[in-house]
Amino acid sequence: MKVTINDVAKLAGVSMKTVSRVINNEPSVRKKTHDQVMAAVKELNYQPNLAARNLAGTSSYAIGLVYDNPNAYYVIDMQNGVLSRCRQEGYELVIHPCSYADSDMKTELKTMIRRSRIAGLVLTPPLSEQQDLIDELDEMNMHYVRILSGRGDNKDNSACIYVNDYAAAYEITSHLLQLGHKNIAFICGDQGHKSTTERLAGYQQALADNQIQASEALLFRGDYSFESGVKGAKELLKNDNALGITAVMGGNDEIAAGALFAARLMNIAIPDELAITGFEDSPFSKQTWPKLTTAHQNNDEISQHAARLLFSKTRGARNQDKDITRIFTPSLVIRGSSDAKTA
Amino acid sequence: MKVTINDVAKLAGVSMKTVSRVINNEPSVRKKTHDQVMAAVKELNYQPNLAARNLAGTSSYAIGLVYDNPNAYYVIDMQNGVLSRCRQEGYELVIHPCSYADSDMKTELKTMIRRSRIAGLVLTPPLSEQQDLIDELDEMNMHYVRILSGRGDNKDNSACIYVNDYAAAYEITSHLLQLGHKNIAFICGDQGHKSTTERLAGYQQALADNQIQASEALLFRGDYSFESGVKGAKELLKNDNALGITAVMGGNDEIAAGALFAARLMNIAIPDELAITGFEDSPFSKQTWPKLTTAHQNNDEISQHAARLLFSKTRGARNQDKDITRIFTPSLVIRGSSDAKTA
DNA sequence: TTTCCTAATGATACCGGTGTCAAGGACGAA
DNA sequence: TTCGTCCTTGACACCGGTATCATTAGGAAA
Repeated sequence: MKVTINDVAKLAGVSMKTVSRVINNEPSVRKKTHDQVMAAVKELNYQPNLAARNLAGTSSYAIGLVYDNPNAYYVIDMQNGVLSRCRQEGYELVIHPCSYADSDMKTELKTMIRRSRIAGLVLTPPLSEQQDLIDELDEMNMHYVRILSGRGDNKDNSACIYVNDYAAAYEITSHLLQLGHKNIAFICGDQGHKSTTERLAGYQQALADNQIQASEALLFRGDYSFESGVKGAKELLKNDNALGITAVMGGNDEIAAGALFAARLMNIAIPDELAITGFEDSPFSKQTWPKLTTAHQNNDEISQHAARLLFSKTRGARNQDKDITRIFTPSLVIRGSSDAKTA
Repeated sequence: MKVTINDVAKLAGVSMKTVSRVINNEPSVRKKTHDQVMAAVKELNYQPNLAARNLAGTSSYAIGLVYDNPNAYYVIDMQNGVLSRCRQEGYELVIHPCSYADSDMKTELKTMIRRSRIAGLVLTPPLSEQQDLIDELDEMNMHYVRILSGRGDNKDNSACIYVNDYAAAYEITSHLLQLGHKNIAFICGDQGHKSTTERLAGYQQALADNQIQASEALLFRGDYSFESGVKGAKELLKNDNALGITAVMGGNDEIAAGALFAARLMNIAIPDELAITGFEDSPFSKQTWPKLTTAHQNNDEISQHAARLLFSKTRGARNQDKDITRIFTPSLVIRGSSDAKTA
């Protein structure tokens, strides 16, 4: 039933240590021996026991994915990307949803790391921005890779993967400007989040580059929720749109969907009377009416890259230093909520 | 840094085996000893090493969650529910997304079970309905708990948790009938899925109980997607609604959202000219316009129950046989897509 | 108090790998 | 051929727990 390293060793006519060498790709194994062992592995369909490896080895074969993100689509994307690399490399994935607001979140995380002998962590936003968490991990000498909103602006040389929300917001804003919009409002996501700051900054810079004065009145500071989008749009467009707003940018797709909802309540035609845009290209952004113009980020590639980077760290990197950061820029997806021609 | 069972034993002044007994709640440990050990555990903040336990023990401390479901919300709910029980019981969760259509899916699953020494599996629909998979697991003598659409109709006495889609569909249909609808169409989900059959059956029974002849013309057989909802609604309502349909039930919320979308395209007012209902109460069903009437299923409770049931099996059940099945019935949630008063 | 039985505890092998270090073998140089 | 060196390989301890079985201690009965 279950095949151990000894079975393989016996069949291949070598010692178990040699089998161990082969499956770990260690050097100084003669090719002939290597082939014999591999043949035996294949014949017996041998799978190394993870528990044994984790117990015996200095480093473990498990990494953790930590998130505190209400967006199910995003989380699933991250999981699947990381998981696919894990399967390739023979690692196990331990998922760790948590709540940063929770007082004992860090204790929980430590417990999980100890119990499962975690070799490294992939941290997703907004958790990846919490400096106190990072400090703690550094103190524990824990490997980690962060996925962050930003432009490669991190001072330390830790492993980061950036999502350039700034550039994407700039692009969305430019798109609206090109359509002739001048009075563009923005509904922000959670105040604490880096993505909020970045997206806002991109929006403001695009306005500035087009000689348009950004106005605080056109800003609604909410959070990344549908309800916030509804509330923000109602507020911004109140008094029969006294501010003369012709476009609303949502901090993410939820917000945009909320704004769409509010516009519907107020009998405002989209996109004719008002353009609305989102961010992230969640699946439901194609299911609204009209479909949402948004920025698409390649979560699968991002998460796979994160995992790869982490593996190179845990395995004791040699010359991977150069590849330590990378910036992904979400790309503009134009749909009917901003441009009637694409509806 | 890392605390082992020996450290605890030394501090408590007992042998490591006694510590092992205490943390596993084995009988025949004197209360005084028990307290001493627990004190030491607490003082050192001891965490048993999972890898060691898995390696040494006969049963392991890891269970798997297997799913082939495109609905991110559903999957996350399942994960979180199972995970919360796992944390309580000191188990590890190995997630296993897969694709049943994939030819080597079963091999992959087996590999994962062997590698991670999985003690048991939680199977979610539609995977949980695949008899060949079940047979294979039985053959391997693997513990599992299935979450299934059904009414407790399983012949064998394996552990099942049923979601009574039949009753829920019956309730939705009754709701529409009460509102005066007589010509109610139904857009089915994937043909292969049990939930499709069950929901359809509930719908048909409700019609029959109200002396309404179910008509094949009012049925659209699609799949559980937004696009299918769009297509189904267009087909059913074609020729200026020649069939005189006044309500459309969607097999799930995606389909309903698609139907909503199509109605919008055709300039049909919801719910005044046409009522639409969904199924599952996904988060986005509150974000459509109007909000969707649907059936809410308590996924958190379902998944937690599944995990609990599985643990009782893997631990070598004594008298848990009675608790082996349980039926959850989703509850009707009335919103604006069927009833203008609630908009 | 002694005897006996059972409950409580400990000694030790073992799970399936990895790490260390020493031994064996191949091969070029002397 | 002989030696030295480096490349291959294997023996064995060990990771941190659990399982088994022997041993000890405690309490009831004699």
